[in-house]
Amino acid sequence: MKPTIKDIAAQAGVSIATVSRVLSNKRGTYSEKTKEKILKVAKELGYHKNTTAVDLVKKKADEIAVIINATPTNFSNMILSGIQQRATELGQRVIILYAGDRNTDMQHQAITTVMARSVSGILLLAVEPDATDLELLKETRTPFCFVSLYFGDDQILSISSDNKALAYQATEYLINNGHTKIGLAGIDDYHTGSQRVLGYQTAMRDHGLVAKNDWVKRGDYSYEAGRQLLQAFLPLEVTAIIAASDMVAVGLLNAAQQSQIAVPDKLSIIGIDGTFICEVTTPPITSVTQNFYEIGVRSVDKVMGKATETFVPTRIVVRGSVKLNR
Amino acid sequence: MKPTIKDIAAQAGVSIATVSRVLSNKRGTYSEKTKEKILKVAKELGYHKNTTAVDLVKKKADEIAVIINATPTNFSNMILSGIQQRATELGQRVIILYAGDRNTDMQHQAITTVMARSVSGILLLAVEPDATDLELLKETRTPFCFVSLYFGDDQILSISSDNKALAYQATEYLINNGHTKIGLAGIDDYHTGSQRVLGYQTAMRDHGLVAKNDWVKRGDYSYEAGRQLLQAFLPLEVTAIIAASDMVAVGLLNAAQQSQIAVPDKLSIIGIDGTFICEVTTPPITSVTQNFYEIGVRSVDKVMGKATETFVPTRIVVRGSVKLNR
DNA sequence: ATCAGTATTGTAAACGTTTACGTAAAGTGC
DNA sequence: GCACTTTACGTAAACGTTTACAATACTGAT
Repeated sequence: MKPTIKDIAAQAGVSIATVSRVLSNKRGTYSEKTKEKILKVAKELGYHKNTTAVDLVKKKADEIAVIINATPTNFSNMILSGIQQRATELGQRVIILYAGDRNTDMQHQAITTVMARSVSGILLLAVEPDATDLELLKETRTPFCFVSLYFGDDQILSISSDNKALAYQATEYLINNGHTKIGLAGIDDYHTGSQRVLGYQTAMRDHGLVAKNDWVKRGDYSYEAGRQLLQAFLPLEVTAIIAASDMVAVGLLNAAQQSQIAVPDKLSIIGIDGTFICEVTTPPITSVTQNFYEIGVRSVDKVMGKATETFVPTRIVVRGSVKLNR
Repeated sequence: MKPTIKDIAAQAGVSIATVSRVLSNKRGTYSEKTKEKILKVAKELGYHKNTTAVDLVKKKADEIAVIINATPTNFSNMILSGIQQRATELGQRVIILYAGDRNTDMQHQAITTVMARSVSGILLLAVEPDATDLELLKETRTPFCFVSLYFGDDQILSISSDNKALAYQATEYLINNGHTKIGLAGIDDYHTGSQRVLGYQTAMRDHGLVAKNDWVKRGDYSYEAGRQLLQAFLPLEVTAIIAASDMVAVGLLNAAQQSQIAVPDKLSIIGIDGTFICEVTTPPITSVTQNFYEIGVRSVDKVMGKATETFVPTRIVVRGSVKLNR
């Protein structure tokens, strides 16, 4: 049997209350002598505190739950690192639950599971909640925060890049480098996508350019989407394309190379995300890079009630896939 | 306050024992009528079972803990998917703890944290334990299993690809395609690395070839390592290189292309891992592909006491980076 | 020696479940 | 109707902690 504080108490000849006090560092409530003794016995017995019991009596687990889409994106890792890092600093454990791939049932399931333990916060990583989910989440009195997804509803906590600003930034960067015919490839139909279209259009307008409707093409962020979309862009004669993700950018790049279109000389490509993928292609892909690690860090802050900005700034990382002006 | 079974009991006019029985599906111990009533009340009150309390009394959490190296490799996701999938099937939750990057302290910390809750199993994902860790793990009476790491000690549970067989397979594939001067790039100094060297050497010998000592070069599995190692291989005039990871393969490939060495015509490259990276380069990289998802699935089987093979088979996926014989 | 004040310790209840045990009611076969 | 089994439910203990409250032991000043 695993030893408990009872065993330590017996062995050390004190009450369990005393043991508990020294083991949870209630300073000033015990003498140095008994502390030594108890610690010694605890070590001898190979004692480890039973978190379950602690959580029960404290009615609260020092634990942050992360619900994550099963889709293995290559940036979720980085967000998780940030979460983990900050959580550890704040004395919180991290538990992660997969919610399938936009699978409503599993999403429900995950949320319900989380509600069954009294976590201090819930982080939803790239999950689009339906109405029921949202209801469930609100019903818990636990703070929750959407990560890498912004609703435009300030009642609901969230942390992400500012997708409008991000698209604006990318568009402007291309314009500043002499492009006027600019495509936007692979964006989705959700909030993220529409924000990006908005940013793109605004930047074009602000610089006195018109954005043709068929310059923006939908997609699912995948490599395959990128490959296919290149064909669709060919007749449009754009000179630059903003890709909705690094993977889309690589897809465009490879398809372009197969069609003998030189990147960046004939076609410039800028990716969104800035993961390691950008560094390993030839040419490497210029990107507007999201600070995923920081997004992770801030999400913990936010869900733990610390004030932070909702948007984490992005920045352009110049590599080799955009033709520079002069 | 969150409602408890006590509240339900009061509301429904039964004892908490009855409530507990219907809520945990102890069939045949309650009547249909009371079941209906209790379920109705539970729903009205918005009741959710408190897992913490359940775990405490059951002295066991239906929960598998995964301790994972912080290094974001692009395959840990796939292993995690497999773990998650199988765990859900077996009614286990999954909790994940990061252990820093070969950081002894954090590793200890993670193990200790896990010991504090009575999980049903511990999975160690790509962590190299030191002696103390191993001691700690054994001291828990909880089953633990190393994932993607094999010690050569059958006392210790583990699941991984058979690194010796894997290297043998890669080497043989190259030999069958007419190569005789074959390099091995970027392997480590741990068990994994030495197993691969062994497989490589054995395959060479079995086919009557000699493997020169400086044909095998150390590295850290990174893109950068690949880039640098190419230079080292140049004077050796090997016609094919086995890369210790996809990233190393991409590094070799890009460096080769920069040095005007045609892949696969002048130099063949085969990667180990077979992640999506292989598909997005030009040429795409032929790989000996590990079945990471399956590794994840089997690891939970193993740690839950179900019998499974320790090694998960690998297979060659032919893409475009190896010159084919005729 | 006594007292107040403080430092240290002990007692026992509480957290929300599960479950062994007991019992009353209902059903069965004769 | 009887003894017997089965069904349905209640009582209370247990899981391993924390903590309010009470109790005791010390300290130094008188």
